[in-house]
Amino acid sequence: MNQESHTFDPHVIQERWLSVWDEIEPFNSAKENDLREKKYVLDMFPYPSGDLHMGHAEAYALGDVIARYWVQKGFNVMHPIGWDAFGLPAENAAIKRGENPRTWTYANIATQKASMRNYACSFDWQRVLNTCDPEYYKWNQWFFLQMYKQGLAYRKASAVNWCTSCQTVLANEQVVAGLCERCDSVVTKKNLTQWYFKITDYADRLLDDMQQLEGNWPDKVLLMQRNWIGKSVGAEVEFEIEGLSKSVTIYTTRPDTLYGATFFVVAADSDLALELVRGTSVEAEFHTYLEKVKQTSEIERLSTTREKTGVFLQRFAINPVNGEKLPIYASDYVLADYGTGAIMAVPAHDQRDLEFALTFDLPIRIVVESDENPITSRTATSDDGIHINSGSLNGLNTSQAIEKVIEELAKENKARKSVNYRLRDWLISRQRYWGTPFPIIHCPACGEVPVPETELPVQLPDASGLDLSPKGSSPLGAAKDWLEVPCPECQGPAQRDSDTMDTFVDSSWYFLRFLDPNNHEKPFDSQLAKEWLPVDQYVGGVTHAILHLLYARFFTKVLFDMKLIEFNEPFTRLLNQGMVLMDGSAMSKSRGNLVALSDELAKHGVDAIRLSMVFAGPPEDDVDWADVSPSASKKFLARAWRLAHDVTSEPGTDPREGSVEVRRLTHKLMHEAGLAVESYRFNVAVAKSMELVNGIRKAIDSGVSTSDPAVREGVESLAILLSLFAPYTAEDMWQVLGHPPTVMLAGWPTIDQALLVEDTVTCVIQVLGKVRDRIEVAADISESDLIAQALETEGVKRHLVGKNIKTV
RNA sequence: GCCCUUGUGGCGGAAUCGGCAGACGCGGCGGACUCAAAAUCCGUUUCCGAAAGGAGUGGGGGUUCGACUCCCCCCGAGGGCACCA
Repeated sequence: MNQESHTFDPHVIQERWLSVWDEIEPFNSAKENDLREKKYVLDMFPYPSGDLHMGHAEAYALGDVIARYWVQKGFNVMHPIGWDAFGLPAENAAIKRGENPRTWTYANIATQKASMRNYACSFDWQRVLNTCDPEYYKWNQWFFLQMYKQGLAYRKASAVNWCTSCQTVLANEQVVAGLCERCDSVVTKKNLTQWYFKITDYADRLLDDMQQLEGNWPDKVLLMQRNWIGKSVGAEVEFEIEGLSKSVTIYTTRPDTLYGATFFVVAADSDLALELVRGTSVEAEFHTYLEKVKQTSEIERLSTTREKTGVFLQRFAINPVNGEKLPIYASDYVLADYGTGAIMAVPAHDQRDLEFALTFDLPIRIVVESDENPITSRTATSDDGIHINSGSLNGLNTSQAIEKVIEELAKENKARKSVNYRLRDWLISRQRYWGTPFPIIHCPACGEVPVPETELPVQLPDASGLDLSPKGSSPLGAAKDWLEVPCPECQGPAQRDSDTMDTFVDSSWYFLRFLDPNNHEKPFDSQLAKEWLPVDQYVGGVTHAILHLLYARFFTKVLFDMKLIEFNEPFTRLLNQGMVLMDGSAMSKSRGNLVALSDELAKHGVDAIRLSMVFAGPPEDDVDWADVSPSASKKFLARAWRLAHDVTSEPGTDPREGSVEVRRLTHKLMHEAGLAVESYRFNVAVAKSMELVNGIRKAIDSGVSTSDPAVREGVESLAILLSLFAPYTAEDMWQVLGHPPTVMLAGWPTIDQALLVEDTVTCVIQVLGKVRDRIEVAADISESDLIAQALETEGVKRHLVGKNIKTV
C-alpha cells in the first residue's frame, strides 16, 4: 500500500466516480425486463431560483437514504426529479435584470442539475421534467378542460384576496395571517371575475380519506389539513323579516341557544345586506360603512383588539321559536362567504356577539346555566349545560336541546341539519405572465369557449416586447397577436383568457408525469400508474402541509373519478424534513443564505456534508448548522476508508470461518441500522456505522487478524451501509476491497439471526427498582437458577436487610 | 383565544415493550507519537462525594416491584389556526 492510498481526499474520490456512475446508471428505473419489485420515492421538486442551497442539501440527503436503502434491499426504485419552473420569482428576477424569464429559468435548471449530479443524488435522470415546458403545461390545460366539462372548473365574480405588491390575486391558502405568502405584503379584497376549481365538492372525501394516511403521515400535517377543511355540523334556521315577504336563513352550530338570540347580523359585504337596507333611511350610512369595510386590510380585519363595528339596518327578523323581533345589523365580523352570510346573535354564549352587544348596548340573555355570568365577566360561556329561559328546551342539556329544537322547527320547515366547511374553492387565476395560459376563448357571441383539445397546448407568447411589471392585469393582455383569435365556434373575433394558472396546478399532478415524461398522447399512462403508484415515500418541507398536499390530493380524487387511476390518495408515506438554520435563524434566499452550500462542499467534500445532514438529528427536526461539525464527519469517513485499506484478505472468503465476535457485531449493527432507516431514525443508522468502525478497529487492535474473513465481512457491510449516506467514500472502499463498481447495487447483507442471539447476557438485578448489581449468565439459564444467583450477589445482599416480597 | 408538538449532560442527540438513562458524535480534560505542530491513536468526561455511596430525564402529584416512557395538575419553548357563528 502506498502513501497516497492512505490519505483520504474527498475531492480526488469524487473525481474518480462521477463518470463511472454516469455509465452504470445504478438508479435507472426504466431498464427493460427489470423483475425487481417496484418502489416510488419522491422528493418535492425544487423551484429553480438559483443554485442549490443548504435546505436542498438536507432534503436530498434524506430522500437519498430512503431511495438508496430500498435499492440495496433489492427494489426497483423510481426516484425522479424535475423542476417546478413556473412562477413569480422567475418573473420578478427577469423584470429586475431585464431578462426573459425563460432564459433565467433554464439557466438555473442547468446549474441545479449539475449540482445535483455532483451531490450524487440517486435520481433517475431519464425522467426529468420542467413544468414550464409546453409539453408539460399542455396537460395542465387538458386537465383544466376535463374539469371544466364536469363543472369542476368555473368562473365567478367575488371579493378575492389581492396582493398589493405582486398585483395578483391569491388563493385563500396563500394568505398567511393577512399577508401574502410570497412577499409578506398587505392583502386586500378586490371584486374580480376569476377561475376556480371546485375543491369544496371534495371536502368530505379529503377529510374521510385521511384515515388511510393515519400513522403514515405526520399527525401534525393531518391535523392541519383537518383544520383547514374545517367541517362543522349545525343547523340552518329560517327567520322571517318583518315587513318583507322574505325569509333569511342563518347557519348555527348552537340552535339550542335560539331563545338567547337578541339581535341578528348580516355580513356587510353580502348581497343580502344590500337587499335589506334598500328603501330604509339608513341606506347612505350603510354605504359609507361598506366602503370603509372594503378598504380594511386583512391584518386590520383580523386584529383581536379591534372594536366591533356595524350599522343598524332598521329591519327586524322574527325569531321562529318565540316570535321576538330582533334588530338586524350589518357588520364585517360576519363573513359573506361562510354559511349563509347571516347569523343569529346570542351574546351570552358567543364571545363575538357579546362584544358587539356591549359596543351597541344590546340586551344579553342567558339561556344555558353556568357558574360564570357572561354579563359581569364580559366572557361568553360556550360550555354545555342545562337550558333555562328557553321554553320547551328548559331542563335539557346541549345535545338534547339541539335535537329537540331542530325537530320542532323542522315540522314547520323552519330548520334543518346542515354542514359547513371552512374550505373555499381554489382560486386558480393569476394576473401574471410566467404560468400556464387558460385554454379558454372569450367570445362576445358564444361566451366562454374551450380551446379544442387538438389545439393544445396554448403556448405562452414570447416575453420580449411585453411589459411584465405588475400592474393588476395580466401582461398577456398586451400580446395582441396572441390574444386575438377567432372563436372556435362562430369564427367571429374573440379573445383568449389572458390570465395564467396558479403554479400549484403544475405541482398537483407532477408525480404522475414522471411515469412517462415524454408521452405525447396523454398526460400519463394508466397502466404505468397502476404499476408504480401511489408514491411509497414522499419527502419534503412542512411548508407544504396544506397548500400543495391538499391540492395534489384533490387532483388525485378527480383523476380517480375520471377512472384514469385506481388509487385515491397520492402519497402513502410522508416525511417532512426540518429546516437548516444558522445560529437559530432560518436560511432563505430572502433572508440571505448565511452559509453557502458550495463553500461547505469545497471545504469538506460532498460525503461529509451529506453525512452531517443525516447525522445531525431526527430528519423532521431543524438542523442548526452551528451545532454540526462537517470536519468531524470527514474524519469519521477517513477512518472508515482507512479500515478498507487494512483488510488483507481476498474477496470471496467465507465469513463463517472468521471471528465470531466480529461477526456478531456486524450482524447486530447491520440489523439495527436497517430498522433505524425504516423508521426514519437515520441519525441512529449513522451512529451504528460509527459503532461498526469503532468495533472493527478495536478487534484488530486487540489481535484479530486483518486477514480474518469476518473483518472483511464487517468492512464490506460497512461500505454498503455507508453507501446510503456517503456514496463516494463507500464506492472507493468497495474498490479497495477488490470489488468492481458499484456498491450501490451490492445488496443489503443477509442478517444471520443466529448471530443476533448472545450466549451469555448481562443480567441486571434490581431491588425496589434500583440497580443493585449485575451478573454475567448463560442466556438459557433457568428462572430458579437465576434467582438463586441473584440473591447471592453482594449488591442484593446489602439491600435485603428486610425481606423480599416479589422477584422478577 | 383555540388546537397541536416538545422539554434528557457544556452542546447535537440515543433509549421497538414500562426494565442498565446518557448509545453515537461535538466540545472539554489527560496521555501516546513528534524537536515541535498538524494529522492520527488511546483513556476520560451527568452531578455531589476522596471513596463507599447518593441524586438525577422542566416542576408537583399519581399508577407500578420498577416510569424519560402511562395518568392528572402546573411551568417553559416551538408550531398551526385565528371573527368560520
